[in-house]
Amino acid sequence: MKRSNAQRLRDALEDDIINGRRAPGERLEPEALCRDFEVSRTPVREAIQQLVASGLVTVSPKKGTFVARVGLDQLVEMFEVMAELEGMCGRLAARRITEEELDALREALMRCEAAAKAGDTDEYYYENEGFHHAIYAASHNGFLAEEARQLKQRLKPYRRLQLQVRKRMGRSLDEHREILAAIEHGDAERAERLLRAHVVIQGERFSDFVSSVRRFGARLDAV
Amino acid sequence: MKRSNAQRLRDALEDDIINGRRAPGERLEPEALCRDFEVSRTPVREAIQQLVASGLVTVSPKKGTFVARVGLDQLVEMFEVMAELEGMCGRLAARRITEEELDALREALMRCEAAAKAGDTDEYYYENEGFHHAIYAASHNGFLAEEARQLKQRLKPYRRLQLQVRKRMGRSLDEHREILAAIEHGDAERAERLLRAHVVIQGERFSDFVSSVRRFGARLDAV
DNA sequence: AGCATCGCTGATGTATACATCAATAGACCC
DNA sequence: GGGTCTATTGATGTATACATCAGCGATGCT
Repeated sequence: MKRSNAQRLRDALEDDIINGRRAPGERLEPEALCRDFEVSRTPVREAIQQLVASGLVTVSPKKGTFVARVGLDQLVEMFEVMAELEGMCGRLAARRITEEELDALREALMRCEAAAKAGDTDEYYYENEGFHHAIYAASHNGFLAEEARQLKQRLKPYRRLQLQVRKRMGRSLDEHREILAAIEHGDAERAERLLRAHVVIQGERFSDFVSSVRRFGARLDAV
Repeated sequence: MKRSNAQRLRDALEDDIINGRRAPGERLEPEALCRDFEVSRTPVREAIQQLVASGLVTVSPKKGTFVARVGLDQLVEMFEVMAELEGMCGRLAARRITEEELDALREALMRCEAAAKAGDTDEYYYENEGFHHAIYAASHNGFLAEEARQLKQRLKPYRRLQLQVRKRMGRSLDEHREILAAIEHGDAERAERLLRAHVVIQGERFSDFVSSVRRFGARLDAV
């Protein structure tokens, strides 16, 4: 399928932002984008509007457009909602998952284990995503899955901090095993609770996370 | 503040769709909009793109643009998520609400009671919304409140069916009273449960709702 | 020197012309 | 007669020119 320039531009920018190649707070210059992508202002404008709609970019009228920089308070709010959505996916998945989906989930977990054993953080990060997406799909609620996916995208620039917390990878893997077990047993309540807790924003991890973000934020302010 | 033509057009269309003046499935003709609003295709295009992003409108390439018509299955999915968000708002509100917010919530309930006593369905619908928004605000999670508000908007074309179910208004009011009581007592779990159930998609009401939608859908197919 | 006003400049919004693509229908070939 | 190829057409995407507006700085007045 042939994608429009606006779409390609949108995807490229989104990817840049999500993967940290453009940091929160960074200025986006429409003219530079016009040159780099060899298109006129129209598709650039369109792409930026879409990014604004999805919350990844903000525009200050007559000031410029910037990669969205969410305050710590809003970040906490977003993680709070993310935890709820994850929990809901888990609850529904525990009730509704099919055998095929269960197999897929087990495989996703195995890939996580392989990445963890290899000590490959980036790979683990990627496979971790696969595991969660498998749960989203198993919720048999496409709308929920899409909402969860979108919010996760939006949090991605900050989530990569999570796994850098020491020993996070090993703990995450243990939690994955527990989550899988709960879903296998059809224990909806337990799956929900585990997945909620799995989002690193609760309990004693919270302060670790906040300090991570604070450091990250400080670095960004210097940009 | 001076709003752009695209924004005004977007708001006008959104309002039309949400309030049923443009029914799901109806065709939106860009040229007609250009004439009616006396603008060129650019702002019309922009407005439509925004509506697509918010899910109220869909475009079939080379076929035309239409008011989004969500299938029954997707509608159920969306209500399932709505129930979760409402419940979450209630849970957080029960824990975090301030005295001022509690007063506002009590007043919102009183306005609902007044509208119900007057038998004014439209007014009740409006005040009902006020009650729920008061709970959103009391959750002290602005992001959650905004997500809930948006999803509610998106469901509005279908939600107006709910209250038309016989006796729904009286039951809704009773539930509001219970919800308020739970929040007043800081009973988070109960507030969550009540608000979840309050969204008409569960239990025995579900089939009533489905048949409402089916009738509505049938009428739409005839358009 | 401080303040206000004027005008410049760059950002934003809009109109319009143009390019491109896909669906449809018609004609031509088999 | 049917299928396929193609030409037309309308919808969509893009470029560019133009209009408008707010911010900001310079200049002049008090």
